[in-house]
Amino acid sequence: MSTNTKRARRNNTDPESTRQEILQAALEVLAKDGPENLSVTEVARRAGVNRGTAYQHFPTREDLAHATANWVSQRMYEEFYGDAKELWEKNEPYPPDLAQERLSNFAMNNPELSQAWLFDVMTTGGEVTDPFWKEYVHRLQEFVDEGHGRKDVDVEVFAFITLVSSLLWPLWVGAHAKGDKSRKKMQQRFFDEMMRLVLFGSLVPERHAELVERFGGKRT
Amino acid sequence: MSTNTKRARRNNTDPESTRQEILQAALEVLAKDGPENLSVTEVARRAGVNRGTAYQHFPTREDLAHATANWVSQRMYEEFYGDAKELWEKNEPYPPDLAQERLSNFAMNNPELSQAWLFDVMTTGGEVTDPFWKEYVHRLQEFVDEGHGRKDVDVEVFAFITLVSSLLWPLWVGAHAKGDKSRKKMQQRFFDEMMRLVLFGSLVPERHAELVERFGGKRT
DNA sequence: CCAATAGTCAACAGTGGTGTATACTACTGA
DNA sequence: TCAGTAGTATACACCACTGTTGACTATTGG
Repeated sequence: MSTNTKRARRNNTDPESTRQEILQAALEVLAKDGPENLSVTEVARRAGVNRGTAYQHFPTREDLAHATANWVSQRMYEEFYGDAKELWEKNEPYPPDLAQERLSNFAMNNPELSQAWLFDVMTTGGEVTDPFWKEYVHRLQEFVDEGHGRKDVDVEVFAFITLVSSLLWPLWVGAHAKGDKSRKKMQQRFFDEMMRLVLFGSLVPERHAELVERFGGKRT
Repeated sequence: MSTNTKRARRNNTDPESTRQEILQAALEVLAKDGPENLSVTEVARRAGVNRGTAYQHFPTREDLAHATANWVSQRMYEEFYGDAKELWEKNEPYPPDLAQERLSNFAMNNPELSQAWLFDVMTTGGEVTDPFWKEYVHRLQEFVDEGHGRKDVDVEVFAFITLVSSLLWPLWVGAHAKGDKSRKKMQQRFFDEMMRLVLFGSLVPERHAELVERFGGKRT
């Protein structure tokens, strides 16, 4: 064993780092079991932290659950929009391929975060005020208003479709995963198809004249 | 109390109906808590059935979980494709608006079923062999092959996008729901936007010539 | 060196789920 | 009428998680 003490001593001097480790573990448990089934015991185990320590940071199970949900929402926002501030300030539009690539990569690299966020925003009341969702819709609306997107797009619904499927795709692929290169290939396929879809749609218009008439005549 | 017996007698003669009630309750619990957290006690309570009865039908918790998952997949298939056999036999294509409307309605009317199915197919190994998923992809592939859809569609990815977002939309809306008519309106919005998307895409091609070049040059 | 801090460890009562077993009740068909 | 079936009621041993407490240990700043 490494030291004489039975457990490796933790960075004693930095309670914040311990807190982060607990939250990170809680996030993983959250993604695995859902918000209703978050267990302090399991979180502590996974964080490599004594259960008592977890209770020092978060007095009750509920406190931990709420803290984790907030943390998830915040990280979701920061990790996604953190380094995109410059673009906005220059008032340049976020190119759609970059946006989608960024979203795809993010989802692929943070499957638990994606799942936990979806879990939370789906089940626990929804929180239309979730900052990440609001920002996502807002940016998309601006993009459309500036003439890059079709004027007849229902931005909220469209945002939902792209966001949800992008976030869930890695989980779907992960569940059916064979190898690691296979997953990369799947990510590429998703990106290509999503770009293709938003550019051209999926139906052959000539074969569906009635539908074109019915759904194309609204605005623009 | 209504009778002298403390509990209302159940339809004694029909164990199958009891089994169905247990499975239905299990489905609801499954949708609420996820497959890993299905509790026999909770299911029995919800089904209005004695816990012992549940154990007579399903010897262990795992048996109940598996039986429910199978039942979900089967119901998913039947309720969705049950009365569409005639169309196929006449070799007529399923009109895309009807397909989407059917999918939307189904998801709206069976939110637990949708959620449980997604839960199951996402987490527990995935089961690419899920009959409903296979059929969904298969029909879509035929539709494209017959020239109704663009030849460059990645059918599996496209199927994923439409299916997942259609199934999750009612949950999203339900979480953020105000009234009942509001939910109907939201269903209409989703349907319209999805049809619009598959018909026309969401970007203005002239504004994205480079992307059109990049993603439009594959096939057809 | 000393006190405060951050964390470990062990124990405990309480709750709630699992799986099993046994005695009981009502309904059914032969 | 009587045996079999379907379900009820209850009790039990077992286990896991919750939340609390108290004693302990390593590290750090003054």
